[in-house]
Amino acid sequence: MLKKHMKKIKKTAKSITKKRAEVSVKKIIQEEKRPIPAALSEEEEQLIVKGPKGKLPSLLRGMKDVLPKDWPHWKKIYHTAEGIAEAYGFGYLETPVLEEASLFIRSIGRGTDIIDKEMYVFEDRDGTRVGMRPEFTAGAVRAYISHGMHTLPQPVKLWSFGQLFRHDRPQAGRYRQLHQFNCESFGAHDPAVDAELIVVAYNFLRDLGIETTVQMNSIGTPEDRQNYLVELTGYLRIKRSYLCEDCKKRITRNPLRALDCKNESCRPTLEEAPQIVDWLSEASKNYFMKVLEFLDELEAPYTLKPTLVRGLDYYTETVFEIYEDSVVEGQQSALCGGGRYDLLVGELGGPPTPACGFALGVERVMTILRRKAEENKDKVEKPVGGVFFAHLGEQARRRTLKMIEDLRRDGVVLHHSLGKTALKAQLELADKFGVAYTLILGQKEVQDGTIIIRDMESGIQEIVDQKKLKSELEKKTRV
RNA sequence: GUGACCAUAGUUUAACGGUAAAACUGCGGAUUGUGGAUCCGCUAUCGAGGGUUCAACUCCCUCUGGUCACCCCA
Repeated sequence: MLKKHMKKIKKTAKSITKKRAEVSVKKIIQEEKRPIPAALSEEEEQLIVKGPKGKLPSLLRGMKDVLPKDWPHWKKIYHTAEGIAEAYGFGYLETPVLEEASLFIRSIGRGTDIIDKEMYVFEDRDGTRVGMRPEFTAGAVRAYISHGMHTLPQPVKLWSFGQLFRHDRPQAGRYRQLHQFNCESFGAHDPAVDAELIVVAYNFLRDLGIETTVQMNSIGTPEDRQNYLVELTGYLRIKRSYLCEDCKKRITRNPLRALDCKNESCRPTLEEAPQIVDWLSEASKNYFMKVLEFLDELEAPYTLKPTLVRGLDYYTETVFEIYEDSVVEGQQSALCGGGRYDLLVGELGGPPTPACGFALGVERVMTILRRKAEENKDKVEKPVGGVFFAHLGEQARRRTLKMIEDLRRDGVVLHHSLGKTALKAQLELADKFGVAYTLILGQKEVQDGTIIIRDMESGIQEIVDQKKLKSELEKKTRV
């Protein structure tokens, strides 16, 4: 009885908040029509200036700060990406975060979740519909076209690294602002190009100490796929009663996805479903075989996965994903995805240009690196090194920055704290930094032109001439 | 977008229907030129809003956020 009552209350409350939401949406729409900048009411202005009562500024949902402790990982990932991309002859391309919304809609396709549910779209102050990039390929294609890169020697190989935005529900390894390492290769319809890209992604992960397996499939030409889709949909319709609820929905929405269903009860039915390989044209089949031969040659481990389809409209022929070997839990283990898109450049108004590319999720790699660092934490000794500069007295304090600057020019990087005056506090800090040596500059030393070098482990101190400091430090830190 | 669990100092975690306890960290100090030890002090409008109650951090609802799974993707 009580339960029933509560349910009712819940329902009413829900409908009220819904109505409220509708009202506020209406309000926003009305406001959008106002000339920009829109005039705010006194109340709204106050809300912006003072903030909602009692609310601290907070991170937007699904956004993440990169903190100093994470930076070494980021640096490592970026440098590894840079190193490998350039070794394979890719040129760096940086496109804007904002593009015309239609660019993304046309290339990724209506009906995909990325476009229909996740893209950040808004009207610019001059009325342009702009979108924040949810992936790199569209922008890269646009750049290829707008800079006439088809006149360069083909293939044109480009790599990018940066932020992408998708309004998804945050989850493990999934954020609304995410980073990808992206490579594209334009202008060559050649199995070697596909293989090269896969190897770049694979080696990138291997260089970071991540063992992976590549999953390969071919989805043929759009015609192949269309024919297959008709066949598959027909099959699923007949077997409808054997499928789970999700799969029933997928029949009309995205039949290819049904093949991937994790529901045990669907398994037998789906295993007997027609496979796309049998619907590929001879040319597509041959092309795919050649890609695989290259991979054999390159000794990149791969498996064939007939159910692999990709969620973006533009793919043709080769598609692939890369998964970490060790952990299988969760569905966030796909580190990289990509494939060939031979029609996209032409469809967006450029010269017909075959192309292939991949995108690699940096946050997912980060998760793995952090996990590995955690596992090895006890094994790795904290590296001892570095030098701290301590000062004593006003005169010394004034000299500190200058001396630090001189030493920096000589390639000696120091920790220091000008804010702390007590020597004790400074030594405490030096200890926390875990430095091997501390330089101490006091009143007396300033006058004598000397400085104290303190060995932090033994506590032994020696006084040296400031002029000999550099060579003295070099001698010590080298050992 | 759907569902489950969660929300107390910077961090990790307690307790209780009657105005919060500890550890670690941070800052300050234990007679003013010497750290790693010890001791002392400071630091929480108990995520926001509302309701039940004489009284709520503790019970209920809504919102927000987090985590995880689905969906989807990297």
